[in-house]
Amino acid sequence: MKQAYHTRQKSAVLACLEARKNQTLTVERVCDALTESGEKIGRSTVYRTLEALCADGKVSRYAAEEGRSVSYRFIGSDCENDEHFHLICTACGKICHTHCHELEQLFAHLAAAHGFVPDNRKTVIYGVCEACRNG
Amino acid sequence: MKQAYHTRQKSAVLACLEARKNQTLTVERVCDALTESGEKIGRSTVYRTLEALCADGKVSRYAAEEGRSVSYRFIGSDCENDEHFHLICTACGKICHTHCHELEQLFAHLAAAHGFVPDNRKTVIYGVCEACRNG
DNA sequence: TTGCGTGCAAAGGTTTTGCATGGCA
DNA sequence: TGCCATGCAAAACCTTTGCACGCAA
Repeated sequence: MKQAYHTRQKSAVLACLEARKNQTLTVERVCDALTESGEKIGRSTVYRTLEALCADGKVSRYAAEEGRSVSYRFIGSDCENDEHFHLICTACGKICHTHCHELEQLFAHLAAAHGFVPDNRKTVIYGVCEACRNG
Repeated sequence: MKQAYHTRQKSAVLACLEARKNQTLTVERVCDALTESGEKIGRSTVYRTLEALCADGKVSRYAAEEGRSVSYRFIGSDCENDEHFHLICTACGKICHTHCHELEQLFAHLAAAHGFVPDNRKTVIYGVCEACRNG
């Protein structure tokens, strides 16, 4: 689907995700947030808009680990070519964005030695963060 | 749920996954495979059995990247405490199991320097494999 | 015999689709 | 004005649950 027209709904959905750039949001949460902002947008429009934003590369889509619904997250244009990695804590769900030289090295190693070119946009490392281990 | 009794259905589901140990299978595919083998097993039983196998650690569960259904994959008992990592090719869907010293080092680094203890059972590195890049 | 396991059908939740109407360019 | 976008409702899916019967131990 091509984003031909510019509409209130599209702006609102994108703004909603951008305002929460460090979170992954389910469609449910997006709708709730829009309602709270006073925007009344049909659920199917939200689905269609998110899919379109995904195709445009403005948003990325995540299959939820627990539960059944899909989540979306904003991708800032400044992050587009940014080499950073995502760590997700399986205890608290927090996402850390990490610039880690060792990770870059590892990815280079996988490409060179294993012939496997990793995609740091899709790859997520799951584990337990410091706060959760201590608390 | 505890696996108290031993039944034809449980054996069949486990055998089906074991025969395809390098693939992730949706419930749909498991049912199809069982039907092909002449096994007639109710869908809810397949769901319940897969969940039970998951709880038992015999199978692991994956949120599907594309599509909306969950997938399952056999875990051999020999892999149970095995330190290996999963690379998934986003082009062909193949899973490679890798014993990579660099990856182990990276995980140790994340624990030591970032306070984040990764879980190699849940972590999957996405990218494109050699065959898909060349073909 | 006991009580877990199974299968059917129904319920529950999420996502997609059809269609008439609305609104951008 | 021409078409894409929207919203509603319905359909399509996927998964879970309730319940009566079957079967392993």
